Amino acid sequence: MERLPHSPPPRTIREQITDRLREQVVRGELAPGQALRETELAAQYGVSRGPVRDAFLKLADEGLLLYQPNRGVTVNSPPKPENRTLIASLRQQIECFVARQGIKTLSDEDLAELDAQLETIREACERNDASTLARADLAFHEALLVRCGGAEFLPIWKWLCSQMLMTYGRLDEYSEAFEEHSTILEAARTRRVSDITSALKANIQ
Amino acid sequence: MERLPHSPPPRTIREQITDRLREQVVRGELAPGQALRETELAAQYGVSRGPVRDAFLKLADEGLLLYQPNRGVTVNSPPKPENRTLIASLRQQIECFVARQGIKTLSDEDLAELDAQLETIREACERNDASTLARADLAFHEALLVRCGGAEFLPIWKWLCSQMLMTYGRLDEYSEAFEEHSTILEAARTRRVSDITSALKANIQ
DNA sequence: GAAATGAAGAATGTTAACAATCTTCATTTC
DNA sequence: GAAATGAAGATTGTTAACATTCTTCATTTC
Repeated sequence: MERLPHSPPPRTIREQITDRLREQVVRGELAPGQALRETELAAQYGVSRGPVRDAFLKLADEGLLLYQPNRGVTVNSPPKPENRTLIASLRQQIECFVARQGIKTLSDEDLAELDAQLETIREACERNDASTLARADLAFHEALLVRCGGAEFLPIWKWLCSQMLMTYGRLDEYSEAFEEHSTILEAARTRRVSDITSALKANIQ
Repeated sequence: MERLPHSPPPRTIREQITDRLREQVVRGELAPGQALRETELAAQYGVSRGPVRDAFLKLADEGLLLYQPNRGVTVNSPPKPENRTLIASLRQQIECFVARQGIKTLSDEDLAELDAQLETIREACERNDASTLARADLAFHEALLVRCGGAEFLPIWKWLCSQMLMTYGRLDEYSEAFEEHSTILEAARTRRVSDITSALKANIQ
């Protein structure tokens, strides 16, 4: 059976564990420096150590966990304050650069997906659901990035986002989130480069 | 037994396989689009599939391999031409930012290590050894980054370097390499921020 | 003849057992 | 008493077998 171009690839156990663990870390549910044991988490999630190890290695690569051979992983600390401005700046530049290049080729289907993502943001704002809002926020930006042809940058973009999430813990500016992303989407519709870059810069910091 | 602060951690099989495979890909020995099979490489390296799988997942994260669940990995293509300027720019900014902050606290020991790295570059230039030169080039920059307190950025820095290496294949400007890195080290010695940033920008592109 | 079906083979995903390394802590030595 | 020694336990690293998914291709159906 042929797989559709934009259909999501099958989610393996490894990916599920990775996502659940990432969320726990960025939410601050695990204190920096805390040791994580493969056996313990494998039992907790009801799987074997294999996928848990894979998740550890990936999250260590993302900078959320600190990995030392034969000595296990610990929860990493948020980035040093003096590095945060650079992190935000790099993310801004990636999104603006990609948007500038791809905004002209956005199809109606692309805009429809962004609209759907914006709707999720709106619902999360209304319900004051910080957890869903954080996910929807990133999903919106990721969709914009991919639809503008910037999929190549996803790995480092996600790294930068993880570092920012570790810093802020959780955002709770419910009202502004919807407004800001609505502005971004409007700019995308009009295809005006200067509008979308300024909207992105206002939102990313 | 206590491990020294700067001593290298033990190299696992996984890391050895990862490094060897990475080198093969950035050297262009494997054509983009070519499929890599776990069983095949495991037999080739004389190990089991486990470490090979770990290497695949890590290199996919670095952007060198393309990974699709249940469908294996293929060698990824170099970044699109229009994205290369951004990639080089991001790497420039990371190195300059970190150098600007850490140059003042460089110890004599730090400068001695950079000197050793520069010596390796000089030898590789003399022998016209492109492979060693490419490694020594990155080792110099990595040492500078780490000694200036920028270890936090290593994951995305390495990602950017891998992408640049994929683009250029191999560099063969033997004479300039030594000169440029010599200039960088001199600037580090004098602790002049403007000197080191301009030297880095001249070298990274 | 073209598309749909399905079984065989090959690849990856997961598991559990074994091997190697590290940590801990009681013991020894000075 | 402080440092070195070493054995026991715990943890990660690796392996090989099993489970699942995907690809291929001969067969069937229209």
